Amino acid sequence: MTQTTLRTHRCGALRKEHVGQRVRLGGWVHRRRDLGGIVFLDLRDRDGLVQVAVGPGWASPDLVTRAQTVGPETVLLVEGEVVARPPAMRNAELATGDVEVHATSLRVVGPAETPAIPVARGKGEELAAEELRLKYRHLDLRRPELQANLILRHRLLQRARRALSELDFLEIETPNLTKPTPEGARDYLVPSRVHPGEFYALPQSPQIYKQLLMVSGFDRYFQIARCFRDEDLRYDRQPEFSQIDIEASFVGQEDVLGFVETVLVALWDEAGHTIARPFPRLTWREAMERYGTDKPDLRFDFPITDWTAQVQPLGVPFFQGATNGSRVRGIAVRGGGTLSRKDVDQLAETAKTHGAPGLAWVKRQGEQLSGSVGKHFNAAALGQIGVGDGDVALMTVGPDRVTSPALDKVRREVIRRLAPQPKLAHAFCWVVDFPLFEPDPETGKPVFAHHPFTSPHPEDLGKLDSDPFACRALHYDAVYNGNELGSGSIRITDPAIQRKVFAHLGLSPADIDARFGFLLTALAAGAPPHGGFAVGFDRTVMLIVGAASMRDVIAFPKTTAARALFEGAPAPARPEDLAALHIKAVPPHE
RNA sequence: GGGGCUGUAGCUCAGCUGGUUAGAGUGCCGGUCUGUCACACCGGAGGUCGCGGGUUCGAGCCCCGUCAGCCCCGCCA
Repeated sequence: MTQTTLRTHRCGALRKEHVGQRVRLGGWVHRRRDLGGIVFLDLRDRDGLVQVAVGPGWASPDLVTRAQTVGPETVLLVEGEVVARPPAMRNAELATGDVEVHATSLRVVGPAETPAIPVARGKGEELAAEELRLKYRHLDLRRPELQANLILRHRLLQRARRALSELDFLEIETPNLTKPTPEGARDYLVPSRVHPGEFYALPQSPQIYKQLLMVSGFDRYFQIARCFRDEDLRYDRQPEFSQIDIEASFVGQEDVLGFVETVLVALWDEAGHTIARPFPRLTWREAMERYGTDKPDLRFDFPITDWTAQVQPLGVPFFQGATNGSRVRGIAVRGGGTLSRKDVDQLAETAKTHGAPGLAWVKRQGEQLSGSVGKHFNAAALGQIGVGDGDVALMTVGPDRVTSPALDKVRREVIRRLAPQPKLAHAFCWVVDFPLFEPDPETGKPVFAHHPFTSPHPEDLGKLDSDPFACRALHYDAVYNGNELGSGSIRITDPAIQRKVFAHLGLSPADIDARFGFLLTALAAGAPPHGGFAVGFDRTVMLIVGAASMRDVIAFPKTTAARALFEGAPAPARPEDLAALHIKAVPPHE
């Protein structure tokens, strides 16, 4: 199957069963070992490495001389015989290590200048700086690690398509030149040449299109959708990214969760991992109470507990603020006695940078109690909160919106430092019953926590105006090892409710019709109940391959400043191009 | 928008309290070598210390600014 007019096999595919065959190979010189009379070349392609031997007995003296001069990363066409290596000369570290190719012909078809960054790397050698890896991406992508990542990414894409296709989903493409969205992330804008002063936006997601497809009766849609958001980046956030985007009609939340589980289990299976179904479920409230986050890492225990009642009588000054709306919450760290004073200080620093007033702690070693609030505690009080010999209690005080994120970070940091054995390697869960509103961080007023098409929980419709923060949404997240893989919801299909939600966002009736008239018209044209989901595909691949950054699973990623270092994008536009687009660039002012 | 770390040879890094000619490993070039697999050995070339300014008798090192990469906060419906 890999045979072409120029080659018979891939380098990395050769095995014992090929011994005796004459083969033609094409590949890059990974490394050269020149012993004078005999030259070894490791030839590399996407399947791996094979040793090519050029020596007397099968190669002409001229061929040996030429083999001595080929530089690394040169592209060669090699012809020769596959030969079994003598037992003492096998290389167990190489998949092709039982054989080598005795070259009888060698053609340089792609001469290479000395590479700016090395492709072949010795054991323990550091990678080149990421800036250079991104600048010389064509070289970095030759590294077997990155090749493996992108090859698995391909297989995961195909597997997702197959799984959804088998569930009767239709792959339908939606536009990339679309309309700006009112809320959410900043849009990338694209000027229109034929309509001066008007702009398309690149989609942040195909949200409205997939809902229109449901109204049109396609019933089950999916797409590997490219999405664009002009926001600041992180190791796991790129300005353009891919989602496995799903929408289905005549479904409730259970149906959608089932579809998504099927896809996720298939993806992990493709990577060689067996995942149990159904995934455990937590309500958003449970997740926040027990883990302080809506994406808990369930590989580990160390739950957060409310200790207000147990701690209040002890008269600890640090906790005196624990009144109206404040609680004392903490983590009983089993085996936390091994945390050093420095560790605990750094944990306290973590708590502070995430908004907590500080971190109180008690360490229990036999009858010995120590720590910042150790003198206020006794064994009985510690027993009440589940702190035994060799354990540490870490706690803080404040309203939940302060203590939850701080204790979440403290818990993650404790887990990182103690590195306990995880209960399971792949901890999936669903987080359901998200609130519909969240307080605006500045005004405290209720603002929508999700996109404006998310349906309120039917049981909470009556509380929309009277008690907005108590309203739940039909919104759900898939969480894996403390990472959000994706989210989805059941959508609003009643145009009247949809209008009401837009009005809540502060849109006037005229705004609503201008921006979402086409959606409302569609909803009024006979809309089936529907809902969907979107899996962040790049992040999923990153987690499956264990990459440190999304950049290692994307062929041509952007830097954290959203630049493409290989091609040099973005770049100034030529004045005549701007003129044709009716655009004038204004230099930034201080 | 804010904070932190980093920037010295092609690559990875060292460079003391500010002091003579800025070093190492690797790669590169030349040489020896018929079983290596990060081959080994001998020799050589290679520097805008990110960039600009300042302090100083003297700056890779101190100060200010700036650029780039990475990480964090904000932001990411």
